[in-house]
Amino acid sequence: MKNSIKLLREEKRITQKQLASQVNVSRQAINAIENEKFEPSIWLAYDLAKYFGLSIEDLFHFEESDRK
Amino acid sequence: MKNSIKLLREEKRITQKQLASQVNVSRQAINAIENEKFEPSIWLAYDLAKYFGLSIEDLFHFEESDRK
DNA sequence: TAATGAAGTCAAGTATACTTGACCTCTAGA
DNA sequence: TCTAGAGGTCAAGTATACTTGACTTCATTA
Repeated sequence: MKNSIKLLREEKRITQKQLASQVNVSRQAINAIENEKFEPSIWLAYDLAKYFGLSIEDLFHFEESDRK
Repeated sequence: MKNSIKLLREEKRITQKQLASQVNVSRQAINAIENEKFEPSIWLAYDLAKYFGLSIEDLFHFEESDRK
């Protein structure tokens, strides 16, 4: 599932580690989601969207072709 | 996590089984989510929201107190 | 050069979303 | 009455989100 996290994070000039601590997950979880290794849980999606001031649907790109 | 699924489903006059088949999960999964036994995955949340014509944030009620 | 930090990745473990199959209870209709 | 459908729940299994800890590479800077 594609998302805008890496882009938005870089605009904010924060590291994966800093973003991870903002949303209470590990740095590896952020890395994996940015690189589409796995999909976030609904709470993590919510926390990330909230952190960037977006809706879940705007932060994550739901495309049928991305469905596992 | 509270949600409006049961209410909206009953307004549409469809059963848990029918809703389940619309979003490609088991009847038990719908039942468990309606009764807050567990949280939906992000894709299921998306599919349910889309089915009812709502955003994920409008269908599911994210409240800190509900966080596990 | 050497050291440090940021990012990518892997392995092993844990938590939980979801499945199938079963059983029970209640209600509505034949 | 009897039966079928709807909903609630349980047990056991599978898939995957996420953790911790470790290692590597690359870029920046002392």
